[in-house]
Formats: sequence, structure tokens, C-alpha cells
Amino acid sequence: MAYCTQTDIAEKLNVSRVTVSKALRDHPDISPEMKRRVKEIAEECGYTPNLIAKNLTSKRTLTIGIVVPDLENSFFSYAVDSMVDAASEHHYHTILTVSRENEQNEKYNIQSLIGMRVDGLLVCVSQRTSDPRVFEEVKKRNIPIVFFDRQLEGMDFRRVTFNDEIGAVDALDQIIKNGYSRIGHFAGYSNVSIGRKRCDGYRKALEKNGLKIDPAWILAAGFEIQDGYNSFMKLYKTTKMPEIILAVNDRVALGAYKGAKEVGMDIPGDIGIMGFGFSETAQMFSPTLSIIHQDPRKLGTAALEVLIEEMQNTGRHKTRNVIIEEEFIWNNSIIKK
Amino acid sequence: MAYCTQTDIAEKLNVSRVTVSKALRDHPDISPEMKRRVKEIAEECGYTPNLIAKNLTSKRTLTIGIVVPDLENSFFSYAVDSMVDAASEHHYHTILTVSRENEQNEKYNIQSLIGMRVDGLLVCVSQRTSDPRVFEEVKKRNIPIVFFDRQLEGMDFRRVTFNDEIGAVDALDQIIKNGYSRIGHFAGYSNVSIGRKRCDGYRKALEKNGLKIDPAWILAAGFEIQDGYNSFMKLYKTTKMPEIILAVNDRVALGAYKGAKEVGMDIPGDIGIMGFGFSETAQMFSPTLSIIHQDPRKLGTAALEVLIEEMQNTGRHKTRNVIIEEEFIWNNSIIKK
DNA sequence: CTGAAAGCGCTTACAG
DNA sequence: CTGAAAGCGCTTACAG
Repeated sequence: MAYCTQTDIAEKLNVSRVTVSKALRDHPDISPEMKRRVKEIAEECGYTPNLIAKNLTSKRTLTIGIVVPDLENSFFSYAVDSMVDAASEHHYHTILTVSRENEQNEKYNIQSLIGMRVDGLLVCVSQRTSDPRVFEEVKKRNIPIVFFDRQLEGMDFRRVTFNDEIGAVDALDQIIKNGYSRIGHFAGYSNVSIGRKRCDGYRKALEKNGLKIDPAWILAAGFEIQDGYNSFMKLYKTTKMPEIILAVNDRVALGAYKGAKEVGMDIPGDIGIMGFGFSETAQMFSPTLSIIHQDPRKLGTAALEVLIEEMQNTGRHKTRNVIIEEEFIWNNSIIKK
Repeated sequence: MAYCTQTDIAEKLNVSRVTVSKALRDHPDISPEMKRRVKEIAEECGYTPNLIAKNLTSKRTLTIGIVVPDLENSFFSYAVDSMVDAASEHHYHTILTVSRENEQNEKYNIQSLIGMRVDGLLVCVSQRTSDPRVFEEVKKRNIPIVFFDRQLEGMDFRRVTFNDEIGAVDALDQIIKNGYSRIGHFAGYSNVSIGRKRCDGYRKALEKNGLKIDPAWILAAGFEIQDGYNSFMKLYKTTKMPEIILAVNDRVALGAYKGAKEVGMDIPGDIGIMGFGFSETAQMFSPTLSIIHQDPRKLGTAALEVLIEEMQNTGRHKTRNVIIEEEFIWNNSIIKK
């Protein structure tokens, strides 16, 4: 027989199922001797509690559902990794689903997770998600949910995000204090929220430090390697190059590296490059990329903690939005004067 | 009320629970009119089937448990991503667990998955796993299981792996046919199976092509960036440098890049570098790294397919071990003569 | 300290 | 075409 159940154990011992159930859970009702006997048999017949049955009765699954847009983006891999870790510390299992940046998949995933009666939900919406219906469903059912990294505008769920604006200002403060003043920005598109916020941070930092903003140094070309490369080449053809380029992400920074290499400019000797990113990827660069560090592990861990709080309803001092600090890591792509 | 059940629907309609259950599943027993009415109410009250209860009765969970050593290794992220994709095509859910290269976690994860009564298991064991007991447990319970990438020696479960030896021979054949003959190898340690197999491939390729194997060109230093760097520096101090270096993985190749840069050698102009790896990482290199491509998606998809076969017991023509081919991708780190 | 009763939300097999 | 009965493996609340 493939699985041994509590009933099987009860029959062997000639006691009731209840006794077995209690003994297995170390319920104070049961005598030590009985517990010993029950556990012995359980061991013998290879008893594995049927979590499904347990969940049906207990109304809790001790399971958290995770929805990410894409695992191939290593940022999310790291975030998920830390969530899984943190969850298991709290004795929760995790069910991971991937929506591949597709709103339909995302909806389907969330519905499945509801069907599995997860105790809580950790979700990072796809780039295009706009339909709030599934989330209203979640709310109606009182399922605790926390958004991380990205947010669905207009919903009052709790969320954990980075503050790119502050991150950019802090980092550029350091750069400027170090004596740099000619700083350009390879921005994403301003109609994408991260693109806009990072660019805002860039502008604020310059203003704050009394530097003029030169529109020719803000190149809004996109988020991919090729875009960074193109921006670099375009900039190279102008007479006045900046000393530092702030890239909207690491892929764009990589494009700038490729461009610099092609035209024979040395990093950091001839030009300094920095970008929003995270440490593992920064180490892949040569020289290692100076980054405004968005630590996916901090994000993941924080999101899980907030969810736990939400699930235990201990959130008396709820802060609806948790902001994760970004930290400037001065690697080797900018000379420290 | 948070959740609406079949019973709720039945009461509203004054029919039995069975009727509702059948109507919802489009059972031929039920009249179209009744189905319509049931579905209408279901929609109205926001009915979501309780998968847990369903599973308890149906004895199937339509869920596959995945165990990986580490998500921070992007190789596994990609593999998992493709598994999740492929699984959902077959209408299976996936539960992902991460063991962090720790045998204890791994054991715990597998036991949990058994407890959740997953229909099948996809596992990549940790580097140190040696205790076969959990796996014997799995076998005793007749839970279909497929090992991927790594294998636990001595168990006769099905597995899906790469063949590094063939991959190396194929790639080096191309290199040698292209006119190169002085080829070195930055190996891992030979007591680790992947290190050994890749090195064997290197040796075989040279022998096959009638080239002498120079022990001074085989540097077995480890698997990390620093090891590649050290090997490069050591090699650089000798008088005779090879034309090509085959690195045991991409991290070691990266170390070699750093070394080359430091001593002012141009890749691919002064030296060619290649390594075992996969395409996304190779693109991060500058110049892009020539790789013996271990495609994690091919691996993941194949593992899932084998598992599905195993679960459906249709494996009449079972091949116990599925080998995934590696393909040489000639990027920009080696000059094509 | 032990157990009989009832139930979680669903399905299967059978009867009408 | 519809439903009463029994059951999946467990737990809770109550009685003895």
C-alpha cells in the first residue's frame, strides 16, 4: 500500500482515529505511553501526514502563493529565492507561478492560487496589467496580499517598493561631492514609471547641487543593451561628452560599455559609468559596475515579512507602503578622486 | 461570506449538491438548462472550486513538485521557468522548493511535497547529497520522479542530463578544424563529476585530432571567477601561451577575461576564450563568449516531458537516461579564421 | 486519558 | 435527467 493513514495506525493499535490524530500532534490529552506506541507504528509503516486533508479541515494551508512576471530576469530569481527562504523560516510553503509578463497568465495564476486556498499572496504584476478585477476578487475574499516592486495603481493593497528617486539623489550626491559635475543620463522611456522616476531623481540631484540640466545629456532610448549602445554612439558623435553616465539599468549600462570599447574609450579612465542594478550582475562587468543597488533579497524578505504581518493581522501600526532603501555601491567603473 | 461552495449554490437552486457538482463539470448527465442555471449562480456568487477538496477526493493534485539547489544560479532559473511553462501547457501546477545546496533542506522539501501529494517530482539534487533514503521513500510510494542536470548515483530513476564529453569533443572539433592546435583548459576539480567529464571531453577531442596533451595547459583550480583569474595569471607567466582557452564554466571564463584585460591582452586578437555556459550569460561578456551551450530550457522542458510520460505510464519505450545535446555557439571571443 | 459524532468541500458509484 | 449514500484523511468540540 502506497500510503499509510491515521486510520491504518488506529486499526493496528485498536484505538480510535482521534487518539492517533492527537498523539501524532503531541496533544496533552494523550498519555506518553500511547504517544510512544502511535509514533512507533507511524514510523514503521512510513506514515506521511496528508497535508491536503489537513488543510481541508484546518482552513489553513500554511502556503503562500507567489506571482512573478519572469524568472529569467535574475532580479526576480533573487527576490523569489529570498522569499522562499524567509517563508520557510516562518514554516510556510510557497507555490511559485510565473506569468511571463502576460496579464492573462497572471490572472489565471492568481485564480489557481485562490483555488488552492493559499493563506497569502505575494505578487509583482506584469508590465501591462491594468484590469483590477482579480485583485478585487482577492480583496473580497479577504486574502492577504502584498505587491512588490511594481504596483497596480489605484488599489489600496500594501506594497513594498524601491524609491528610485531617493536612490538616485543619494548616489549622485556622492558623485558630485567627489568632484564630478558633467553627468549624463541614459534614461528609459518616460511613460514607463521606473523610467520616469529614475529620471526625476537624476534631475533633482543636479538641481539640488546647483548643476544645470543639459537636455542633450538625457537620452531616452529604452531599456535594452542595444539602446545603451545606441545612446553611447550618439553621444560620442557630439563634441562634449559628460564625465559620468547614469544608466537606467544594467543592460543599458552594458550597452554603454560595448560602445566605449568600440570607440576605444577606457572605463573608468576616459568616462565613468554607473547604473541602477544589483550586485551580482555588477560583478559580471569588467570593470565592475558602480551601481545604485536595488537589492532583490531585501525586497523579497521585506515583502514576506509584511505579508506575515498582514496574515497574522498584527498590523496595528500598518504602514501601507514599505520603501526599501537603495544604496550606492562605488565599484570600479568610476574613478574615486 | 468569503467563499461560496457547491452546497451554497445547491441550496439557492433547491437541487442536490451532486447536481451542482456535475453541472459545473459539464457532465452529460445534466440538462443544458440546469447547467445554465447552476453556472449563472456560480458566477453570481463568485464560486471558486476548492482545489483542496477536489484533490482529496480525486486522488490527483495535478501538481508537480520541483526541487532545485539554488535559484540564484540563473541556469536553474531558466530551467525552472521552462518547467513551469511546459507544466502549465499540460495543465499541471508547480510547487517550487529551493534547497540551497543543503541536503537537509532538500530532504525536508521532498517530504513536504510528498505530504502535499504532488503527482510527480522533478529534482536536481544538491552537490553533497548522498543519503538515498528519501528517494527510496519516493520510490516505495510509486511517485513518479525525474532527476535533471545532476544525478544521484546508484538509483535507477529516470534522468535528464547534458553530455559534456560529447559537447566538448564536438566544439573542439570545430575549433581544431578551423586551424587552431594550441588549446588549454581551465578545469574545475576532477573529483567533481562535471569537472571530470568536461576535462575528459577536452582530452578526447585533442587525442581524436592527433594533438598532444600538454599537462601545463590543464589548470585545475576551481569553478569561480577568482580561479579563472588565477589560472590566467599563472599561465601568462609561462613562456608558451595557448591560442585558445576552454574554461570549465562561464565564471571561470570571466576570470580569464579579467586576467587578459589586466595584462593587456586582447580577446579575441591575442587569445581566444570559450567555455561551457548558456547564451544569456554569454551575451553579457564583451566580447560575447563562445560557448558550448547547455540550454537550461531544453533541459527543463525535456525533464518535464519525461515526467509526464512517467506519470501517464505511457513509457513503453522508456529510455531511462535522456541526454540533452550541447551545441557550440561561436560568438566573438574566438576569431574565425 | 480515550473516543463517538459531526464536518471540511468535493466526487464516485449506484439507484430511481 | 436527478439525487441519496458513502467516502477521501484529517480535525474540532464535546462527552464520558
